[in-house]
Amino acid sequence: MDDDPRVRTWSPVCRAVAALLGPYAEVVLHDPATDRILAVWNPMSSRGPGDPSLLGELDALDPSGPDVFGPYEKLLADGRRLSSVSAVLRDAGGGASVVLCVNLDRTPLEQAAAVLSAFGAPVVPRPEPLFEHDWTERVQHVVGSYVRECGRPVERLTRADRLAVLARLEEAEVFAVRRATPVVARALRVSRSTLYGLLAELRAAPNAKDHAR
Amino acid sequence: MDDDPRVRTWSPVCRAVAALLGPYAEVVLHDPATDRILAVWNPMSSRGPGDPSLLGELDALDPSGPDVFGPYEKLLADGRRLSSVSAVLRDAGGGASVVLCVNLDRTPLEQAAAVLSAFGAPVVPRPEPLFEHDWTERVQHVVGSYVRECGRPVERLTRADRLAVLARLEEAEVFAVRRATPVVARALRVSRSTLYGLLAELRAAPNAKDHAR
DNA sequence: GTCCAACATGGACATAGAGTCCAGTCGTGG
DNA sequence: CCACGACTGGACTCTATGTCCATGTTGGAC
Repeated sequence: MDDDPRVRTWSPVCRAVAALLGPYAEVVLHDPATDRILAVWNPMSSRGPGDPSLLGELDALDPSGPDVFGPYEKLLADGRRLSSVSAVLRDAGGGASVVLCVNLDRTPLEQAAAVLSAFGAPVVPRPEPLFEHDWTERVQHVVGSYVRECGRPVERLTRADRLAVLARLEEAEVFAVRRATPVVARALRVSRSTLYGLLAELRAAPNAKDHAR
Repeated sequence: MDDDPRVRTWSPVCRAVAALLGPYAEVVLHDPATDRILAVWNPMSSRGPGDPSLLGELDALDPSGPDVFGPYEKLLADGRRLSSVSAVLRDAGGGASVVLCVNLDRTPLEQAAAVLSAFGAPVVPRPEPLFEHDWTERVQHVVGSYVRECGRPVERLTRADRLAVLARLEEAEVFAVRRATPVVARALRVSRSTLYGLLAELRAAPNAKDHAR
């Protein structure tokens, strides 16, 4: 696919952005027609040319719509947080040609920020980060962002997907809240029984990440 | 006061620290005997030699006590946040000679940290300020600070006092957490029954009494 | 298409935690 | 000494939490 004329057209921009943003930014060119990846610079996820794009939600073909999206947040499987920006690049006729995505890994920045703001700071300060009260929205948000990550609606999540979501929710200690289980079950579109089954599996093998069948 | 022999003794250290920590650190030498300032390097507040020290709380004269305090947080009048460390410097005989305070202005660090972590970040982020998991310490903290406010130990709190504390805990939605009630009861040194009694009274007339928050 | 295994589901069940109630106790003030 | 209000332990009820199982459902192999 490297000989795609659109790649030749846009690759200088992509190389420039990838070079400017250093080793922590991934640049991806998508083909909105086939919904597949055309090319990747600085790959961070293991995706490559030809893989599905999974960005069905941005309606790139509407010439009257906005052409820059984001920045919005993505979560990688290993927990890294990304800031993503997407741009619809058009050909001379105004039709959508390709979609450019820049994914910036924010973890190094955040680590640096943590170092800075921890410098010389009191060891036990933490004065008033009040209690979490809208945990129910939080649940929706965790589920929602996972859905956006893998591009499938809640109903079509696989068992492994649900396990991953549950891992995040448990990490966030959502289940320490009273009456949390029914809410989570409803958010995952799963019965209470299934929820407990998944939770049991999760707690039995907390670090068994891959469930090969 | 510049000719005080103690200033001559310690001033190299102070100059070194002031030079190392750049323009944002103030170094102050106090005389614990007169409770006045001996000398200041990089003054940030408008205090100078001879002004009162205002650090009565650290018991510098106890040779068996600790000799380094902090870092703890101070607030300047203009809102800048400082991290302060104090050290009791002793003479050859082990008696307290001077008290050294280093005040580091954290605002530039925090601004830098904010810049870093805002770089390329989503505009409406609120990503993962995870759930509160040490809510049990939080309970202790609420109770503790109330006790300090009114100067009575936990056991001698009046009924109204306990109602006030409970109001704060309910405000913080502590009771939305599983198994919170026994913890609160223990922290308030009250039986489970009494706790529920107080809670009932509180919920029946939430605004009946005004307690400073 | 059938068969099979893995999974999801609802409901029955068991248990723990959340609240309520009350009779007895304690300390204080009259 | 008594009356009173508040605290207590414990019995009790009810709801939420988890577990278990018999029964559907799905999706892939053949």
